[in-house]
Amino acid sequence: MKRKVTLKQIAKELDVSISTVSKSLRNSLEISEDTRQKVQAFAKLYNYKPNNIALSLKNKKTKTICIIIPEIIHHFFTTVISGVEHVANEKGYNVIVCLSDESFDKEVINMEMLANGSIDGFILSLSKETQAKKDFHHITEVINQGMPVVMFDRVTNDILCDKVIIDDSLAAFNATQFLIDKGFKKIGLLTTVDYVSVGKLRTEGYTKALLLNDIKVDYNIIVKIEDTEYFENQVTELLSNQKPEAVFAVNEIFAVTALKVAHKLGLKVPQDISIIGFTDGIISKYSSPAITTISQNGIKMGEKAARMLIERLENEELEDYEEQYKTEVIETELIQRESTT
Amino acid sequence: MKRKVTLKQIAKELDVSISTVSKSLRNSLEISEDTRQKVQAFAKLYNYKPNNIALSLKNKKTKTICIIIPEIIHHFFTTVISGVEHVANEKGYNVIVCLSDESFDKEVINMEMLANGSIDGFILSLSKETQAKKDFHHITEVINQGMPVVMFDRVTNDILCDKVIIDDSLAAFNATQFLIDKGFKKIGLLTTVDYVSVGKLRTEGYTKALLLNDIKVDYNIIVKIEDTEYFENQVTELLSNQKPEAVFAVNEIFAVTALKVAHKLGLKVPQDISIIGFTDGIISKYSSPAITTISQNGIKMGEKAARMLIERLENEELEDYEEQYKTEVIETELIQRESTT
DNA sequence: AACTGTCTCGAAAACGTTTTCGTGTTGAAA
DNA sequence: TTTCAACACGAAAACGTTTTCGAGACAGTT
Repeated sequence: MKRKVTLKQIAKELDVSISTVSKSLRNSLEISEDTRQKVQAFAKLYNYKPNNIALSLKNKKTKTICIIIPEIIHHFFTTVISGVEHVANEKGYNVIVCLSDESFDKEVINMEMLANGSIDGFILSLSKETQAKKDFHHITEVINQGMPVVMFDRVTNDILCDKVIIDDSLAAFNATQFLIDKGFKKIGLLTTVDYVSVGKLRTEGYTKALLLNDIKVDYNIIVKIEDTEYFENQVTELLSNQKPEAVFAVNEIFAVTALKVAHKLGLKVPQDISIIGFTDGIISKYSSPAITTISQNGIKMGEKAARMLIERLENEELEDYEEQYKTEVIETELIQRESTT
Repeated sequence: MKRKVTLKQIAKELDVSISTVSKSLRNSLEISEDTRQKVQAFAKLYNYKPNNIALSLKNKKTKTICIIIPEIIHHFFTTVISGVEHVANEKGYNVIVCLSDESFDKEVINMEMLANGSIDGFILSLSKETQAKKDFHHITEVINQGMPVVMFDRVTNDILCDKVIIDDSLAAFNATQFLIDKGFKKIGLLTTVDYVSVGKLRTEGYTKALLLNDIKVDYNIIVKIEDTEYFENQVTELLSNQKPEAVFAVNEIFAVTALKVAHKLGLKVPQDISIIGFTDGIISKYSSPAITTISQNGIKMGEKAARMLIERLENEELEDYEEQYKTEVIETELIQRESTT
C-alpha cells in the first residue's frame, strides 16, 4: 500500500526544494530543462497528483457544487440531477447531492454544513416544510456570505437569486385547455395543498382555463391531497361518485393513481375517462396506456441551473461583475400519448 | 455582504493570539474563564464556523464519501443513493454522487479526480463498459492507496474489497420456480447480454430452475437484449410468435415493456400471459396491472454499503485494524402483485 | 530570597499547495 | 578587472485550522 506522494517527498528524494518541484511540474521556465525533466519523470513514476484539498484551501475554491432536492424518489428530481451533473462535469465541477426529505431542519443542516467552505455554490428546490413555514433565513444567510444560490422549480419570491422555473400556471392552463378542446366540460383536478408553490400555480392555471371557457369551477371535483396515505381513496371517491369526463393531475403519481383507480372501477382509459398528467417521468411513459402529460424537462432545468451557477462563480472574481439576478423559464411541452382521446 | 470570519480575524479584533481563540472556542481549560467567554461571545456574534476545507487538510479526512452509479434513471440506483444518504448523514458524512453513464472513461475520470484527497472512500457499481472490458486498474489503484472501496450490485471477483450484493442467481431461480409452480412450462426470458454480471447470474438462476424441474431450456424464448433501441420489436416477436405462457424479465424496464407489448397484442395479463419482473421499482408498483417482482431492496443495499464503508473509515486509524473484506448478501423477496395468476 | 507550581497565554509546526521575492552563480560586456 | 544581466533555484508567506511546547507572571512554600 503506497500512500499518495506529496511535493515535499519528491523534493526530499530529489534533493531540491518544494518550490522547484512545484514549478517543474507546472513547466515553469524558471527551472532548467534538466531539472524539469528529472522531476517530471519522478512524479510520473510515483503517480503524483496534487492534493485537491490543499488546492481548495489555497484557491478558496472547491470546484464543487451542491444540489439539494426534497426527494430523490420523484423522477423529476433525478432528471434534474442528471442535467446538473452533465454540465458540472463538463466544466470540471463535482456535484454533492443532498436530500432534504421535505424537511426544513434537514435543509438547514445541510446548507450550514456545506456553506463553510466545502462547496462553491448551491442549487436547490425548497422542501415542502420550508415552503409551509416560509422561513428562508438559512438561504439568505448563505447568499449574504457571498455564496451564489440558484433555485429551481419550487422557488419563492421572498429570496433574490437566480431561478429556473417553468410557467406552471400556463402549462396547467394548456393541459386544461387541451381537455376542453376535446369537448370535456367536467374536468376533475388532482392537486396538492396550496402551500406547495407549484401545486398552487397549477391549480390557478386550471381554474383560469375553465373560466376563460365559461365553465364553472366545481369544487367537488377538485381534490387537494395532503399526504399520500389515503389519497387512493380520495381518487376512488372522485371517479366513482362525481364521474368526471376527464382528470388533470398535477404530478405523475397522482396521474398514474387515477389510471389505476379507473382500471379498478372498470373505466376504460381513454374511452370512458381521459387523464392528463404533469412531469414527464418514466412512469407516464411506461404505463399502459401511456399517459398524456406536460413535459417539465428536468434535464434542461438542471443544465440551465448549473450553467447559471457556474457562470456566476467564474465571473464573480471579476471586479466589476454585478449582474442582475435572472429568472429563466424553461418551456414545457404537452406530450400526447394514449390516456386522452 | 459579510464574508466568513476566521480565527485570525477574531484574534486580531480581540487582540489575542490565534491559539487562544481556537482553544477558547473548544472550551479548553488552558484559557481563563474570562477570555473564553469573551471569545465565544464574539464568535457567536459574528457567526463563526470553522472552515471545513482547512479542517480536512489538517485531519486528512473530508467526511465525504462518493457513490458512483452507472445511471440515475434506473430507479434501483436512486433507492441505493437514498439509503447511502441516510446512513451517511446520520454519521456526519456528505455524499458526492457521480454518474458514469455506463462509460468506462467517465468512471475512471471520476475516480481519479476524487481520489486525490477530495473524499474518504468510494461506493460503486460498475458500468457496463467496465464490465465488458474487465479493466479494473483504476479501482485497484485507489485501493492500493489505502482508500476503502465498497462495491455493490454490479461487482467483480477480480477485485478484493467489501461488497454488497444480492444472490441474483437464487432470486432468479425463485422467480422462475414461482412461475413453474403456477403450472407454466413455456417460460420466456428477457435478459441482458452476458457481460453484465447480474444479467448473467439471473439467466443462470432461470436455467437452473428449469433444469431442476425437467423442463428443457428453449433458446428460442430467451431474448438477450443489447441496447434498448429495438428491444420492443424483439419482445413483440417473442410474444406473438413463440407465445410463452409466462415471461421472466431481469429488470423493470423489460418487464413493463413486456406488459405493454402484451396489451398491444391484445393479450390479457395475467389471464393470457403472466409476467414477473426484477427490481422493485416505482414502475412495477404503479403500472396496471401492478407487476409481480423480485424486490432488490436498494435502500438496504445502500445503507449496508454506507455502514461498511464508514466502519472501515473509522476503524482504520486503529493500529491493529486489519479486518478481512466481507461480502454481504441482502436478501430478496418476491412481491406478488397482479401480473401473475 | 530562592524555589516550586499553577495559571494563562503565545509561538510555531503541521497539513499540501502556489507564488513572490530574494540570492548566488555564471558568462559576457565594458 | 569590474559590472550587469540572465539563469536556476530556495526561503517564506499564504490559505485556516489544531496542537504541542515553552514561557512569563504570580502566589505560595521553604
